[in-house]
Amino acid sequence: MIYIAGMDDHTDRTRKPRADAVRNRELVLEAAKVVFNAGGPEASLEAVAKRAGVGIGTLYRHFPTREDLFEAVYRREVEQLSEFAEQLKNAKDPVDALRRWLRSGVEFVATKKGMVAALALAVQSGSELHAFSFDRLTKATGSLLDRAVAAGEMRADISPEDLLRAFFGMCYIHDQPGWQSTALRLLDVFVDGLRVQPVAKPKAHTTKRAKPAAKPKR
Amino acid sequence: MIYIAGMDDHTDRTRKPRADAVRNRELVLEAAKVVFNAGGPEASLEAVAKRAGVGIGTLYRHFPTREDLFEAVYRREVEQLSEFAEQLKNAKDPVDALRRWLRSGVEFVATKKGMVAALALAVQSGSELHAFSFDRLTKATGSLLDRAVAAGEMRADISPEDLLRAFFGMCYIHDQPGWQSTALRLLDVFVDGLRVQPVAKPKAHTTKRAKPAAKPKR
DNA sequence: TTGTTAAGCGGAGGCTGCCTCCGTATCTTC
DNA sequence: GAAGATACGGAGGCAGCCTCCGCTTAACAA
Repeated sequence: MIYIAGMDDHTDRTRKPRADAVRNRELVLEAAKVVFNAGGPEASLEAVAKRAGVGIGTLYRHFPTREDLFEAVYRREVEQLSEFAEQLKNAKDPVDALRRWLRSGVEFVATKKGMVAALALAVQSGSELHAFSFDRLTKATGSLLDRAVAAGEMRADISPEDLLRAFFGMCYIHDQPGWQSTALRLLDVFVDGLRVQPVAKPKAHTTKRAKPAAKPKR
Repeated sequence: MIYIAGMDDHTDRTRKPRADAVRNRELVLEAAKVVFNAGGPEASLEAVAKRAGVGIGTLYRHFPTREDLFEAVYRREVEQLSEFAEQLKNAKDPVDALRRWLRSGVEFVATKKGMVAALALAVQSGSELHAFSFDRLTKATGSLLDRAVAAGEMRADISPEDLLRAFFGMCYIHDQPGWQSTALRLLDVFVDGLRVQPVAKPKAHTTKRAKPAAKPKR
């Protein structure tokens, strides 16, 4: 078989992916979304496979680990969330923009029961697979945070990662009756804390600030 | 059998608990502490039983659920933590006292790998069993918080429960390389946010404050 | 079309952990 | 020492995880 230069349709001489494989992947994803949103992140993978109408083996071939499946299911949602940040970049008040973004995050979490676990995955432990979500969210947060810092309204020693973790932490209590209002309240406090303090504090706090959050190598 | 008033040794006419039962309970607790601290809260209960040198049935009789065991294991630690709060009540600067308490909490979590799960249990979901830990911690937090509020240094619309949840949330990312410094930084920001803002904000934020955290009925 | 072959399918089966149940052993009490 | 209450332990049933491999099917070439 001769490779024809310039033939850029599918640049590599690889077989087209099988139609059934593509279809099944989609079926699994759809089923997983339903099952995870209903039963939480602990839900049985066999249940997902059954709902999708595929064998358990098929599920595992497409998504070798539970986390893979998770990431795939919530990728779209994460993307949505970061797009909202994009929009907010044009808001007048940068602090308010950040605040609003965080608040919208709470709402997001509220509607998707599995979302917290997805965020956990994105924010937590430096495994490989969650890279996408983590990057997206970090960038989204960063763009809002940076603006506020540049405007001189916020302290500069909190990294986007830090903020993300704080956000996540505050949403983590998401299976209590009134968790939403709690989370919103806590986030407000946090954002207030992020503001550059208008006057010197009465007592200089010597709790030494950590050096500006070392960016994770990546 | 005649009940003798004033005989206050064991006030009720019940059998003395069996010696082996008492011993086994202790063995299980000790084993659980080791296993949980090493393997995290997911660790196998059968492993605990094996380590304790008792049958799995014995373990379950003493601690019908995993949570029961958890609570028992970390009860002492929780107590210690709240005692520290007690000491701090005499500190001069109430804001600083609170800050220090939270920070010490981070250290605590750092040394006990299972501690976060224990806190989660205490802070999360209103099941029955965690009442003790939750109460202890709420009171500890409350006493410090109240003092700061009374001194006019902190806003009054955050309940001890809220604060506890925030603390927990920030510790939740406890399996990352640098999580400790992150958590400390985040807590500092949060405490700053809690302070009564010295001057009116440049732009009145209309994000309406939730009504002063309704105390959970209990 | 048809044949070839890589890719994908599915579920049996091995494994681990959860939890219950009950015959047996041990301790307390008298 | 005997009786009776209490606790012990682990077999066994169940569920979920994940792997492995014989069978099926879609893509491609001719």
